[in-house]
Amino acid sequence: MRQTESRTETRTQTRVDPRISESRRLVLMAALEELAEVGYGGFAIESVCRRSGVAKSTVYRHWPGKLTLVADALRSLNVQPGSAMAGVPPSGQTPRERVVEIVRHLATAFTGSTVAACTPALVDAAEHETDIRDLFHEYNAERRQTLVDAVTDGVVAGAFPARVNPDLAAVALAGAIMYRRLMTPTPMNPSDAEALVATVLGEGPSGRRG
Amino acid sequence: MRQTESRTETRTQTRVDPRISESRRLVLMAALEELAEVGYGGFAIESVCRRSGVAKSTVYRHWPGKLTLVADALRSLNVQPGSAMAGVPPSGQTPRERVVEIVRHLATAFTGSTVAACTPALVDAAEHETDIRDLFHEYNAERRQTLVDAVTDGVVAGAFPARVNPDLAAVALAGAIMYRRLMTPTPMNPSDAEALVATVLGEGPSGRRG
Amino acid sequence: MRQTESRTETRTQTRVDPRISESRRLVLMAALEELAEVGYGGFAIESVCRRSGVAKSTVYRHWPGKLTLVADALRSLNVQPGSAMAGVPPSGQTPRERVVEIVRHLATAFTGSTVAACTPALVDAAEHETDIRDLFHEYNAERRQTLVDAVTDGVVAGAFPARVNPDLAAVALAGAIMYRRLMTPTPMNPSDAEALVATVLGEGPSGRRG
Amino acid sequence: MRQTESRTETRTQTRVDPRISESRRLVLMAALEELAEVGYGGFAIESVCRRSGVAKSTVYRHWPGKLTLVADALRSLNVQPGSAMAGVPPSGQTPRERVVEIVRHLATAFTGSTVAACTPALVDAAEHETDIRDLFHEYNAERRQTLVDAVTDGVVAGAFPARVNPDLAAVALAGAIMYRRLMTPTPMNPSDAEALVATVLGEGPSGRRG
DNA sequence: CGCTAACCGAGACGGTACGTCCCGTCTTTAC
DNA sequence: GTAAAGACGGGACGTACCGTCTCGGTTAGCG
Repeated sequence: MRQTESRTETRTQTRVDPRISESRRLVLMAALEELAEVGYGGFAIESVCRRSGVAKSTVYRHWPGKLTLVADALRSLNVQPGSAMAGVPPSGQTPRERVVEIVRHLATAFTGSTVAACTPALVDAAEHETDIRDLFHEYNAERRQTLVDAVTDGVVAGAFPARVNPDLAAVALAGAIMYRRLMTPTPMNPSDAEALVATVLGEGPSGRRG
Repeated sequence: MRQTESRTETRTQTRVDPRISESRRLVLMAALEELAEVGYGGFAIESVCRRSGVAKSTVYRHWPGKLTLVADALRSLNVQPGSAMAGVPPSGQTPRERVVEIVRHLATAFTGSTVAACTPALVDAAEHETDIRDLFHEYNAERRQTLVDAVTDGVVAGAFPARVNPDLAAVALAGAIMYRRLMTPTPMNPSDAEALVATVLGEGPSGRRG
Repeated sequence: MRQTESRTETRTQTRVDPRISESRRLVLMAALEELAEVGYGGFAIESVCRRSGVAKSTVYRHWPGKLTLVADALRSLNVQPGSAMAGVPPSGQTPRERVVEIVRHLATAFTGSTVAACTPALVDAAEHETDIRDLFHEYNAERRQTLVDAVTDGVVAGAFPARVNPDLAAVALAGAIMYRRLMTPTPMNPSDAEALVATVLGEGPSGRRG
Repeated sequence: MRQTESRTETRTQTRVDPRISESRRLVLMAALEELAEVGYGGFAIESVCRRSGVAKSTVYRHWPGKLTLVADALRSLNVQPGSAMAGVPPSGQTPRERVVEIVRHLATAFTGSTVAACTPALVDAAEHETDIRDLFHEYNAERRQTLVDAVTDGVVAGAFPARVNPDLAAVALAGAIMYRRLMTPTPMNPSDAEALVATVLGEGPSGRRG
């Protein structure tokens, strides 16, 4: 009875039950919280239920298990407009500036954002669950691509030495940030971005720029 | 410690009961198996008991919980003579060769060794457990040091550009390998070591650095 | 009520919607099946829905709960023309023959008919649910009455000793059959009817035996 | 090997852990309560846990499911010294008196005792569970035997007519009591015992019996 | 013969109990 | 006296139904 949908009728498909979307929303939110707080290992569906106020049966009605729930929660991060990872600012002028900017953004995102908090959980989950693995790797590949492109542009433009393999360079840059975050007590500081780029891709300013 | 108890040496430190060391040994072995198989998340002490044939009460007598048991198991890896991670081959001639060798070794170790299988579990555990975190970070720092040293040597010797920050470089190299292992479907191939070093630290042999 | 709607009788009571009666029919049938198969304890409304193809909401629209559904299903048995319990054959000649016939019929009905299959469920349900209890006891009283009447006739006619209390005798006869069915592995065989009557009500007419 | 058990060695068997017997005791008691209150159908293990204060895991450690728990609880009734059903008083003088006494006892036991409260539950359970069925039928057979014996004695002694089939008579007597209890609103009153015996087995005192 | 009221199916929802597995603590028994 | 065995209370797992509810879609029968 809602509205007669007369006219243009954009009505894409079968009109999902509003109760479902609300439940989904609440659960996914709570799941991300839980994931960030206790990791994939400690993740308990009943805890998600308590957080979200949604009944266990409802959760299991929508997701077969912890696995897919987590996967879905993460997928929802990609979509969330305000997500720290969502948009990478490609605003820089020169290729080097663009690369530095991306690296700095990456370093920032890896400290504080929800995804960052989930990353350790994901790393572990990906090791044992194919679905999570595929999702996670794909997600990483997408995120990395901007960096690869920027580096490639720089090499083509002569801003970086020809010896630079864009793929390896991107992996080294992203890897440095990730390594510092996951395997050392001190994450990379965003302000270290320039120094990192200088180390990996050669002199910055002096490199003809100054 | 544990040294040959030279001479008379009448029991300086109470002479640990042989049953205890045997139990410890069995449990730690089983714990590593378990850890590699199901990760830190799925790790179950009762499963370790089943594997090792040691009673649960005995396990809890020696370790306060899953946490410290895992920590201890990992610590035991460091000591194990045949461990893939134990000795880093410092045999190379030039600094660059040494760095390449270390990187190659790292890439190898990250595929197949028991520690490697435990790494994802550790990454997650470290996020939530201080003890594991400290142990893990310290362990990584140690492992990384050889690389830092080798890069420093290379910079000093003029084999690598002066712009290179050895710490960042080491993190970038190790991070690249780790990133490929944990966050992509395809780990770094040991034979890529040279290309990686070339990308991060400048031209190889021919580059003569100039 | 429900009287033959004689004559014009233009719809005193709103002419029930054929969809409703069809749903009712399907559900009650399925409910009896279910009851016979899994008992009152295991009786699941959702299972009845699956059997009958009727939606759960429809079932709950017509019956407030499992209780009344079962009660209704059983009531429907009384009405069913072909029911094993429906008609008691009063065809015998002498009172003793009539009693034997009824007992034999009872023994037969207690093996194989749908009601018989439901009886244990009913016995349990009656213990805890007032509605079911009343319905069940009333039903039993009706069924027993024919027997009481036949025995009374026999006593009056001198076919049975005067000492016989018709109520107690009827209960003993029916009870014997019920006891054998519910509390022993071997139900009463219909051919035992004569022996049972002989035991409870004394020698047969001919007294032939001595 | 087991025990040195020097000496007398009264040591019947492996000495059951006192914690186990205590848990068992508490659970079985609670189970009987539960059974009497809500029947076999409504019987909930978690409710038994709440009643008894014993953890669910402990219950499942000792019994695979509701079925065997109930069976065990009932078995325990047989053993309980004070049980209403345990001892049948065979104190009567003449066979008829003995029979009347047994019947009276039966009628009494069928009103108020714990077993009586469980009987409807058992009748239902026996219908669907082989284990319960066997246990229940066996139990009934035992209980009935005293009655069969007393009747047989009476027939042999000439106190009852020769036409009486002791098995059928016992089933009729016990069945009458059970029928009244399970299938009518008014259980048999113990004081009706004589009238029942008179109806089924012929005249009492006056019955010339001598 | 078309409209409206009702019934229907589908199934989401918050619950409760199931039976399983593991936790970490503890008691008991055996060597 | 210490080790093995394992009982215990607890809590999460994932499943099955419960009884309530909100939806659209359909269909009966009146006007």
